[in-house]
Amino acid sequence: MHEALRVLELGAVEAAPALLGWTLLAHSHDGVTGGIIVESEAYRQDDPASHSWRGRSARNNSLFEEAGTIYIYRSYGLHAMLNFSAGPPGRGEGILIRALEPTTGFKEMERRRGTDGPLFLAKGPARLTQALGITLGQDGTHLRNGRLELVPPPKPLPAATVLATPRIGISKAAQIPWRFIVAGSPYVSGPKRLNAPRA
DNA sequence: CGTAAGATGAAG
DNA sequence: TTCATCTTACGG
Repeated sequence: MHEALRVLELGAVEAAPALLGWTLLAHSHDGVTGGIIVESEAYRQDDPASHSWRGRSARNNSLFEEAGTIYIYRSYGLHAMLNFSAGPPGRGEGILIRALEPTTGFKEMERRRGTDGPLFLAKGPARLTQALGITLGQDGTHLRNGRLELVPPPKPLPAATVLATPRIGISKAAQIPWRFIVAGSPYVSGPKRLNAPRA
């Protein structure tokens, strides 16, 4: 787990692409669920699209805690989004984990999500948290408590398979290419698209 | 205070 | 394309 913290301490823009290929595991009394991270986004305080843009508040406080602090936020009144704080404390940087290629605990993830097949278990930030049983109650906790675990890949992903693209679902500064995906992965979220290199 | 706008998903 | 659903931040 120390290895994950070292990556997160680098800052959001550096760590978001570096986390592709890592396995995210969620431990609970219902077993272990998780998969390989195939999509992430970086947010910084000097970024109009970031929740930390207007400064620290009760809601976004976790983003300003030390790297590895878990920031969970309710989207559209009903969905939970999973982020890891990054960079030095007080900087308000975070990484949104947007999609996984499921590898572990299929049965439990399908139970939590309903009858969806593997392709849709964790394709998108809200589906991901639902499949892993992640709730707002975990906001402000830290990777060190072991409830969530980041396992490094056996070998780093080849650089050519990591693509930077515009971010999704935001209206401000969406053009900043801080969304990172594994090229060609069918588990990446978003409208049907060719995962071809683009700007 | 009132209210509009979200880092979305379902349907597929 | 619409709708569900609700907290937060901002305008008055």
